[in-house]
Amino acid sequence: MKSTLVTTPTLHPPPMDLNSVVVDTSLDLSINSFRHHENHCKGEIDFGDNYDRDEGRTERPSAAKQEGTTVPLEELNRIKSENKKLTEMLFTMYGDLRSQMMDMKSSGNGSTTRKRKYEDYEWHNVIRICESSANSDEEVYRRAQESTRTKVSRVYVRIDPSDMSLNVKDGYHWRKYGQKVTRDNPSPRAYFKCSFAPNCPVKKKVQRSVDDPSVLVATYEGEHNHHCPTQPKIVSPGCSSTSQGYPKPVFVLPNSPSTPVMRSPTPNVVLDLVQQPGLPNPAAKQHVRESDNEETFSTEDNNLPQLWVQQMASSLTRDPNFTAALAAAVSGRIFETW
DNA sequence: CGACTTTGACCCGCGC
DNA sequence: GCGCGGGTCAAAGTCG
Repeated sequence: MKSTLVTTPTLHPPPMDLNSVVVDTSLDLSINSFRHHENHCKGEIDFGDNYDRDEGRTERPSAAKQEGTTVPLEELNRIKSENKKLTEMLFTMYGDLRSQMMDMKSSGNGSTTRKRKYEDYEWHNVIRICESSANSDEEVYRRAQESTRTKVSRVYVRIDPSDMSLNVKDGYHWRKYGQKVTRDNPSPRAYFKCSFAPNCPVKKKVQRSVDDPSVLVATYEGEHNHHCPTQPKIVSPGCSSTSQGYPKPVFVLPNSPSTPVMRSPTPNVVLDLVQQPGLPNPAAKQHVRESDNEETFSTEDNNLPQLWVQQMASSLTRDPNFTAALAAAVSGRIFETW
């Protein structure tokens, strides 16, 4: 089967109202992600002076951007304050939309209620994480990560439309234990259990997308209790650098917020770092390509011999485990700054 | 022969 | 309480 992974879509296609929003809990749960969800749900809003609509992020100060200097503490606090406001605004909007959704449900028929139950559960999960006494963005992220490890995650795999199989090659061994035709989708849903380890609790459901039959939707539940048996061709839950649990959210600052759904088949991690005060300046930008070993690292630290740095980077970046670990670590660092 | 897939039956939670 | 629908079981079939 020829399959390419469409990694971590921000929204389920096509753009939709909150009723049909499916939140992939393996996704970027940062404020940027929420901005995307929110933007699609409610249209244009003012994200503040520093929000770059084209880049989908809040620009860091131009001085720091150009010179690679540290972000002033007051600027960092200002950004944090802005993000807090945005978070509050988003939750307010979510509340409004949810009320509307409830109204629609109560006035609609019963089948709609049942049909939307699961999607609503997933979406609500993420929101509940944030609503439940999370005092800071770090707390939100920590809770989101915990939730992600114990609940569900989705990947979208584009396949040949003529390919009728429900195989998602993610590096693990799966035993199929059932298949059902569900009510809301004419395509059958296949049920798999991880068969690599005897007691691995992870289950997987695979079904063609009702909107796009050329896309397989694989839903993973649980946490692998063993290492990844093979280097996966795609990012798979459980195949993180830690080899256990779900992968840390892949942080993507898309070039175009208007097309957040399907990314390229090549899983890229593009990190645009806001430097922390007091930290050395390892790189203004780091681009990590997980798929083709073409990772590039730039460093502006003149205290290290450039050649040595290049050799070390070249050596390390050939190791896919290292790149995955690096992406995860840097992703974590990003959230410490929020 | 073992591993894996298929498929009908069964279980159970949820909504009415 | 009943029916519906998703999820799981397990026996039979298939394949290498």
